[in-house]
Amino acid sequence: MAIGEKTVNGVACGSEPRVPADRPNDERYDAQRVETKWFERWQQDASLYAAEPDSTKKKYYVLEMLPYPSGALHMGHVRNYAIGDALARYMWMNGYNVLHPMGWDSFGLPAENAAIQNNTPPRLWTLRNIANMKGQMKRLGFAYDWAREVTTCLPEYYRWNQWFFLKLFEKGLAYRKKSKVNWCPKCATVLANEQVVNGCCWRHEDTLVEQRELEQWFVRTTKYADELLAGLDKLEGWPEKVRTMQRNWIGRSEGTRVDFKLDYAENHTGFGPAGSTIPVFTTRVDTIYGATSVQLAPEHPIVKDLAAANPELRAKVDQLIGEQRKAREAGDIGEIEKHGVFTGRYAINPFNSERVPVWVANYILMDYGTGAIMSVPAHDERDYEFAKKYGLEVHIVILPVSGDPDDTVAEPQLPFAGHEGMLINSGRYNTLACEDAIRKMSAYAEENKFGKATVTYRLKDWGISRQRYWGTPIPMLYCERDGIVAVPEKDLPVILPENVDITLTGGSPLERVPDFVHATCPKCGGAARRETDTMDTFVDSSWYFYRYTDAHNDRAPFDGRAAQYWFPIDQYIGGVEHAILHLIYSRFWTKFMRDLGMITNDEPADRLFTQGMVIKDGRKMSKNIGNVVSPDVMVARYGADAARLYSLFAAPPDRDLDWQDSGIEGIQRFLGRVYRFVMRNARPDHADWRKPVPPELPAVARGIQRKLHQTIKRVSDDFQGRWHFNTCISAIMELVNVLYASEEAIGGNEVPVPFLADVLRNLVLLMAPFAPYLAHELWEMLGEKGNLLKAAWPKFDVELAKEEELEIPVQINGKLRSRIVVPRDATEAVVLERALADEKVKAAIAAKQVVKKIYVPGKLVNIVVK
RNA sequence: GCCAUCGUGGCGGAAUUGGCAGACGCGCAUGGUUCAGGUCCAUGUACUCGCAAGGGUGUGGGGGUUCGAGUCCCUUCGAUGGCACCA
Repeated sequence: MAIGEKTVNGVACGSEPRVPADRPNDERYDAQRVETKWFERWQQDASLYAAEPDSTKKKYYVLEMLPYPSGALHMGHVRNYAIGDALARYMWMNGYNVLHPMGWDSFGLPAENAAIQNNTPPRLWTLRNIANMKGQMKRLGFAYDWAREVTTCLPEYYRWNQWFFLKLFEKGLAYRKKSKVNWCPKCATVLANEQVVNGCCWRHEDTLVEQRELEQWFVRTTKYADELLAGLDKLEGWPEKVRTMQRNWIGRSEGTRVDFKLDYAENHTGFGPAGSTIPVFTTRVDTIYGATSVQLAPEHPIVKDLAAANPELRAKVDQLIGEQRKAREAGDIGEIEKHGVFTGRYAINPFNSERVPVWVANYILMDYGTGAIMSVPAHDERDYEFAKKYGLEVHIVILPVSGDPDDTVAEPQLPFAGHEGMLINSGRYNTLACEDAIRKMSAYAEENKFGKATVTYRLKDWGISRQRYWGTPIPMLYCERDGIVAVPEKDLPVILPENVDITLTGGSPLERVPDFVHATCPKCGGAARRETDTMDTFVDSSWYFYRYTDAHNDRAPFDGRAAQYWFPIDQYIGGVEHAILHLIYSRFWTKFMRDLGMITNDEPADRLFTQGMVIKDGRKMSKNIGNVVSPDVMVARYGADAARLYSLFAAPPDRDLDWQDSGIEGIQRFLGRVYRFVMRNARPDHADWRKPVPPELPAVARGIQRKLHQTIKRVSDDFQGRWHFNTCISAIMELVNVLYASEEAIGGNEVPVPFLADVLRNLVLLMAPFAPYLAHELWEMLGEKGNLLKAAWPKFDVELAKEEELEIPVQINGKLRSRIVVPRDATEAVVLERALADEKVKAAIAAKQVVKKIYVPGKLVNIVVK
């Protein structure tokens, strides 16, 4: 059946009354019937949402974060995709060339867990889930270009992960090192720093992460630390919250490295190699004359050396290590009770040659800065607390200076950590201001080669090795003769084998697949062992959106020209939980690809929108709590339009949404009201149906017209600006309420048919981004033959939207006392005169004196009396 | 501890720039339609005094700026999220 063939759905057409006797007034909108009909039609046309580069049109790339195929969509997905789909449809209607793709982030642990539990191979389980969820998405009516579908667990995708890895390796951005890594015992694999939340695994909030010493592959994200940070300032289309979170995560800190020489005056063995130094990092080198000790992290290599020769010290250090680890795992390192132990050794402050004791303390972290600090009790809270506890000396070297010249410089209250100060007791730096001193002292340290102005980051390189099966094999070989050897590009992809025994006993499952492990060294032709770890799945999602631009390329990850046309993403939409993980990795990957010459954009997405969570009964929807609402059930009960519309209506999209079953029923009612109104009043066969709207309309029609144009303005403005779709929808509801109130007049002949047609068409167009099924059905009912998807978005006329008369509230001393009605172009004098003539106003100001009269044009009058 | 966001009816929420607080929806109440229930249609619904007309109060609390504050400023309490002995 062609679109438009069946037009009026049984409604009698012509000049007869539009409420036929044989049709009850209360017919329910049968969402299932209508949605099934359009679902089938849309299924038949695969090219409906296809996007191809077209230089004659402005492009718009709208992207929602791709889901993990866990089995079924949840309401969070529906909400995310309803937002993106509304935007995509709105942009189509505004004539843009829209790219709106979807894919599957389909590697990862749940597939392996499912494999263990139900004895289903991960691949089968995953592909089955994808099929189901794709069906759900289609049923929900989301307009994706499925020809560009990306499935990350398929070799045609993950081979490019491997290809990128080779490039990273080539450029020195992928490297292998042995280090302490985060280990989740439940996942039986390593986690990136970003995947550790409060000392626990991001997937298992109750499982403490352990530290293990392992040889791992790392990606040098820190190479771009500065650019990742600086770029945030330019990402004005990103929520400030996300930018702040990334700034915190990168944690750039400017300071100075200063090397304290170990004092060998009294010897020794086991205190590092002779002449060795302890580099410390400080942001306050200006306070260095006040340093009265050096504090080392318990895991500092020098401590290890020293402890090896001193069992007593060793026992104490072990205790400190234990305390620190415990506090870290509990996530309250910030509250750890400070403990320390004197090593018995001294170091030399290079600025004043003072000999200071070297301590080990449990609050010093090995993985930040240099793992050692200089302790300045007078000017640092922590150092002060520690010094008081252990009786270390306190040397004041900064005096606070206020802006007030009469305020003489006084003894500071300790500890004084402020920057507004002047140096004292600091040799040739005395009287300098702090900031000035920092610069001069850093320079001096560098000239004399015992230090340097340095920048330290909290951000660490990204550990990507995972001891799991269901992921991209890392394309590396280990040869006895040649060491670490990359798999040649021509041998990609390294295929992930099937039928692998998956257990969570530790170690990579792939280790137990001899066919996989045994390989040939491409350099010497000898036997080599294949890397059996797989990549973190965040590699997959770091660049997937580029693949959409050229999804079937088998010679490259994507064609640069395709990416050039579509990128950057105009609008990216997803949950805020990815603010750090995915969004920092993918920004890194974009910069890396740019430096490879593959793309020209510096950032992946111009604008980012983070939608709120879906909550029910005050808690996040979750299977564990048992408060999940199934999209399938909602679709079956109320229809896809209702589920989508409700998820947009119940709250502004950036806020959490409190799901209420009764709310979606209200939306169902609203859809029925729209349906019934259009059904009753559409007269596409009427002779005047397609005639132009007359310039002069009767009062009732004019009232409707005004409301219509106000509504178009409100909805359009919101799409352009703040995206409060909840108010867009309530605006449309108001319009429909006005139409209902005027229906009697419409039934009489007070509303000219061409105008009626105009109203109904515009109503349907306004609904189209939010409720596509109903809108398509009604569009057809109105006798429209063209595809609603690309029908022009309605334009509003500011003049037509204006009220002819204004109701102006009149306040007396700021309290509302009356209202007056004035013509919309009434002058201030006229308005004030009428306000003062108003009976209620007169009564209220009778015995008083008018002090002031304020008129805010078009808004209100305030009369001040005393 | 630091930073960010947010506190509005019985509930979800509206008020975009300092200008009518509570749009829209849910719920509830009343009436109509119906044999009845549901559906649908209409009306009402912040609190409070009052039969009513009409008055008073009201956006977490306190203070301030202003003719006028949910909105701006100070302060305080609470919720959520992020960072956290980060040297």
